[in-house]
Amino acid sequence: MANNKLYKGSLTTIILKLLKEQERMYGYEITQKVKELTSGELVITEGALYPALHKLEGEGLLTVSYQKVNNRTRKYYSLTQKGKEETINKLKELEQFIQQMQLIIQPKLI
Amino acid sequence: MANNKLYKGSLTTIILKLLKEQERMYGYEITQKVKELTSGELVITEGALYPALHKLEGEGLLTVSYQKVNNRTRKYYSLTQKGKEETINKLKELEQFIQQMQLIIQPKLI
DNA sequence: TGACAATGCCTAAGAAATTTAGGTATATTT
DNA sequence: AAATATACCTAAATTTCTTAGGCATTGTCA
Repeated sequence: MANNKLYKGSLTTIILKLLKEQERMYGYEITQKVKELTSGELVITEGALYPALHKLEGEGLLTVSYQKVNNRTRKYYSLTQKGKEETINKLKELEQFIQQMQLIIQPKLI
Repeated sequence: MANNKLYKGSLTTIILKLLKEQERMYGYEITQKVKELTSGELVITEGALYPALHKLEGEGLLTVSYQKVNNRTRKYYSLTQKGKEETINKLKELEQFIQQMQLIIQPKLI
């Protein structure tokens, strides 16, 4: 059922946006949240997610904290100040992309 | 000035959509058309475009014909029947992607 | 007229993002 | 007891795109 057609760069924007809304999330939670928001249509694979999270952390956009729940350790991510700024940029870029695609794709009005 | 932030796979969709509207286009014309439609905001680089055209031709979605104009040869591309079908799929995928992103990105209504 | 921009095609090396296909471990459900 | 869900991870390969060229003709402008 899942369409699961991601476009390059959109994963980063999704991660940043979710953390903007929620303050603190762990990887597995992000995959579930995306599924929930899109009624199962968009599925984030872990092979894409974890490297993306590590990269964002390496760039100083995310910070990490650990918490043990039911004998399993969760790795929580939060936006840094730099991350908050980048989130705004990424969201703007996405909106521009959507607008540009609609200019190209929209049916011609005669 | 150009934003030029393309997302993976969108180039193929752009090419197919333009050929759906116009029947017959050559590579350079496609780059100019995209610039024109987006007021210069979206720029398709030739290093991306030509390999993409060759791939679509190889997959049997496009056919080629040549025409000499002002002593310069243009290589015109058109959609095959298979290409027309794939265009519909790609456009549907793009619309789904946009809807899914808006589900994730849209401001929460309280 | 000489140079540069525009038109028109192309390739190849490398970077970046993702897919695919695993691995490890505990908790819960069947 | 076995399968599913939770929770993290990596590595090879693939796909797509960027960067940086090359070649040739025509148009423009100083």
